[in-house]
Amino acid sequence: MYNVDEEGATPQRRRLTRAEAKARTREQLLDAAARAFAQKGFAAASVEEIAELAGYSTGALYSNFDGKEQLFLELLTARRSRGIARQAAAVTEILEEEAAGNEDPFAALSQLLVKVADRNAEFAALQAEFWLYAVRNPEAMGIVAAKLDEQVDALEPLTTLAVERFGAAQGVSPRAVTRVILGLFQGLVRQRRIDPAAVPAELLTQALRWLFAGLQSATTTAGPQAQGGHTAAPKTPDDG
Amino acid sequence: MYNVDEEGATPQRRRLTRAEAKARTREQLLDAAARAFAQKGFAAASVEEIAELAGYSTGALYSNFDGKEQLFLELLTARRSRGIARQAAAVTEILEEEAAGNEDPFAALSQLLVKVADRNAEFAALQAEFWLYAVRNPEAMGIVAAKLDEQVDALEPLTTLAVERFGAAQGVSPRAVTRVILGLFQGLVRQRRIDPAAVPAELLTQALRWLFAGLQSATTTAGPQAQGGHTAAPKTPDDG
DNA sequence: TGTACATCAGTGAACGCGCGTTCACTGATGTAC
DNA sequence: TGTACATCAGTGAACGCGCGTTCACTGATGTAC
Repeated sequence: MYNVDEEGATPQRRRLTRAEAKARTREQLLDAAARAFAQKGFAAASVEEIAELAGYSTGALYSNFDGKEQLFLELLTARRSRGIARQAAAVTEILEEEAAGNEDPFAALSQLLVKVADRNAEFAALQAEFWLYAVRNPEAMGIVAAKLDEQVDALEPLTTLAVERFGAAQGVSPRAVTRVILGLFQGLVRQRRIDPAAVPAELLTQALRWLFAGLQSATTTAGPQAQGGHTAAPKTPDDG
Repeated sequence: MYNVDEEGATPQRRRLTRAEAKARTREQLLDAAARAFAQKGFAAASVEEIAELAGYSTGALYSNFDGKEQLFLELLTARRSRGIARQAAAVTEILEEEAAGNEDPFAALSQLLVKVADRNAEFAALQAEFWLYAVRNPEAMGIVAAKLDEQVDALEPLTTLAVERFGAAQGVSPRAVTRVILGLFQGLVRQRRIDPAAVPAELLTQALRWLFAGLQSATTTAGPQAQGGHTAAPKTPDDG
């Protein structure tokens, strides 16, 4: 569309400047590293393999990164995961569909998330690698925690809306609900990858329904202030 | 206590027979391997390290196993995870406490599970290693799926009891609820390891309460037969 | 615009190290008489 | 019970291979005039 002059203000077409070319190489190496680490794991994936996957030699890798570990850490810190972007996209999509009002939002949301999770199988593996790295290298925990927070941030708007629409007890914090939903999905999606038949998409839908039904009716337990009180209800009157 | 004759029928004290000694070595190597694989990962843990951790040389390892990978697979197949045994113990403990009737079973269960999860940090790491191995080596998926089933089996009795006691809609399958609870806990415990402050034990308790409250009231959605129907309820009468 | 030099992104062979695996050996346990 | 031999669980040095990292080099891009 745009046909820029010789000194183009938008540096997208034409020859790349040296810095741009280097940045492009960096990105390609990061892409390749993400794939390789997901497919083989941090320790088992070799730098030669990564470089080759990106279409470069190992030297190019060392020209752009301090080494294998720093490459991994760059993936961990610098890169906003695509998965999160996709989740955000999923969120808005669901918001729209639900605004239309003619679909079951729980089924739509869970099936979309399952579809996304099934499609890019590598994402979950890479995330597991990150988790293991953090567990084994406590100095990196903060970074992984921040990444987790990003995911919660991405999902929280949807939770807030759902809570508003379907109702919830007074003391219920949307962020807490979001964390629970995220945990629930992460756990079930992992199970699903191992045994798809045992964890159908409907199970996630079902779980969401249970949860939101519970949010409405579980008002009895905790008031807006105290969180840890114990209930009196479960006592059965006369017991054998 | 027992002071057996020279030909003891119970081969526990005294000198070990050759086969017994070998079995003992095998177990020690498996223990060491579990620790090493959990702490460093399958690829990064070395056989020398494992052997040394068990108090043997690498030759002993190769005298008992075909190699590093077979050792890992042995861990995956033969060993009933201690974590499962602990979970089962936790289950019965909760059953008893709940039978006494003077405690909040949700809080007791979740706090106990969190305590167990926090204590043996290695278990979750090893499980993540297993999961990654299965994802990368599909021929091992069945084994990991079976291991997962074991965990569901161990938790199902408690779920069944809880469903009976707190009530649930007709179509609710205890096994489905168990899978959801397991997924929920696995997901949240993983989050908790990364960011303990963000995932307090009370959040798990809360999640359990929501879920069981939902099980009681979410009857409307699915009858005992159809599972995938879409609800009419969420429509708000007049909307801006 | 054209030429001469400087820069530096990427090459790829080389290095050394740590790993998984092997194997000749050892000495304690098992067996035969 | 005692002796002579067989077995075999565990040893530890040795091997070769693949890995992460280095570095002298190349040729395309950038700069100065």
